[in-house]
Amino acid sequence: MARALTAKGAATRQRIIDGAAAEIRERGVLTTTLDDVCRRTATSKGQLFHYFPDGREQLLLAVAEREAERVLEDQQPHLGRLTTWDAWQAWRDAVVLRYQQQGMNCPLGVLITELGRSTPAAQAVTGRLVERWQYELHAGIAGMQRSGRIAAELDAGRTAAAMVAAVQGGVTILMSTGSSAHLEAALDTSLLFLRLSR
Amino acid sequence: MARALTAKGAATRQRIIDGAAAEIRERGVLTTTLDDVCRRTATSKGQLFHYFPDGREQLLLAVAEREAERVLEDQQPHLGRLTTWDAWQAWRDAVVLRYQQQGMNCPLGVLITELGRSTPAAQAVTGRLVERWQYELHAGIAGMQRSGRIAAELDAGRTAAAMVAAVQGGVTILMSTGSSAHLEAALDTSLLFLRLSR
DNA sequence: CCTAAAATAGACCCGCAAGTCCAGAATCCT
DNA sequence: AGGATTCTGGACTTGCGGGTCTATTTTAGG
Repeated sequence: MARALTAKGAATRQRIIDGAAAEIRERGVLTTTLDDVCRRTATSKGQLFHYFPDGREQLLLAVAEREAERVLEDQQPHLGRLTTWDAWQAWRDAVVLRYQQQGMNCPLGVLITELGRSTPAAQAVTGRLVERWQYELHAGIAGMQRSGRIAAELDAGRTAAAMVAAVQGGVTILMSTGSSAHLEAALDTSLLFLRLSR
Repeated sequence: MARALTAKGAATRQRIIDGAAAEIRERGVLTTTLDDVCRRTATSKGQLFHYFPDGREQLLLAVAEREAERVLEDQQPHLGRLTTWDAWQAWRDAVVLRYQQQGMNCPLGVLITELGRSTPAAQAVTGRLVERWQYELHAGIAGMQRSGRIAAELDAGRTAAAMVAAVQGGVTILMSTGSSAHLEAALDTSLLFLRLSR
C-alpha cells in the first residue's frame, strides 16, 4: 500500500472513520450503511472507496481498531497506576461510569461478532485488546504483591485473566439488559477477592 | 394468536426452528438466509411465512428462546445440584466442555446483539436467562452456606451475579479468540473465591 | 502557471434476500 | 362425502445497499 496521502486526504479518511464509529455507536453495525456514513461525514461513495478500496469490511476493521484503543484509553490514567487500593477503586468506578454512559451500545462487541467469524484480522484486534488489558491488570496485581498488599502466592496472570473476563461479561450483560448490576458485582467481587487473598 | 395448528403443522413449525438454529450455529446469524433455512428443512417460503407471519425477526426470536433453554439444559444436572465442592467442579468442567465444543459460534450472543437493539422481546429472553442462571448459582451458594462450607457473611446474590458475568465474559472471549483460557480462569478463580471466603 | 496526481461528487449497476401471492395438495370436521 | 381449513410449493416482486465508473475540481510541486 504505497499510497500517497495528502494532509487533506488523511483528514477526510479520519473523518470517515470517526463518523462511521459514531454512527455505529448510535445505531449499531448492522443498520449502518455506507450511505449513512457518507451522509453523516459529508462525503461521497467515491471518497469512501478511495480511502477504503476493500469497502465496508476494511472500514469496519478500521473502526474496530479505533474503538479498541478507546476501550483502554477510557480506563486511563487509573489502569496504568494500580498501586493502591484507592487506585483500584477509582479504576472500578471509571469502568462502571464509562459503560453506564455508553449504555446498551457496545460497538466493539458487535463489530467483533460480525467481523470475527470471517476475518482473522478482526480476531487479531480483539486478541491484542484482551492481551493488553490483561497485561495492565497483571502489572497492577504484581505491583501490589511486591508491596505486600496482595498475597504473593496468588497467580497474578490467571487472576488478571479472570478479571478481564468478569468485566467483559458484566459489560455484555449491561448491553443486553441495560442494568449495570452485574458489572458492578463482577468488579466488586474481583476486588474483594484480591483483598481476601492476603 | 388464536391460530389453529394441526399436529403436522406444529411439527413443521418446530422443524423450521430446529433447522434455523442448526444453520445459525454452523454459519452465523448474519449469513443465514431464509432460503438457507428452507433448503435445510425441506420447506418453502410459503410455509415459513405461514408459521412466522412477521418473518425473519419472529423466527430469530423463536430460535433465541430455544437456544436460551439449551444454555441452561446443557449445564444440567450439575447446575441444579451444587451441594458439594465436587459438584461445583463438575459443573465447571461441563461449562468449559460445552463451550469448547461449541467453539467460536455463540448463536445466542449474536442473536441478542442483532435483535436486542430493536426488540424488547429479545431483551426479555436474555433477561430471563441471566436471572434463572443467577438464581441457580445463588441457590447453590446458599446451600453451601447452610452446610457451613461457605462463609455465611458472603453476599450470595452478588457473588452469583459476579459469577454469571465471569462465565459470560469468558465465553465472549472464547468466541472471539478461540481460546478457553479466560473462561477457565474465570471459573477457577470464582471457585477459589468461594473456597477462600470460608 | 502548468501538469500530474489526488480528492470529490454522485449517478448507476447489480445481486441478493426478504417478503408476497396464488394455486394446488393434504387434512380436518360433521 | 364434501366443504372448509390448513398446509405446501415456488415463481415473482421489490427495495436496499455494496460496489463501480467517470467526470470534475482541487492540490502539490517544479
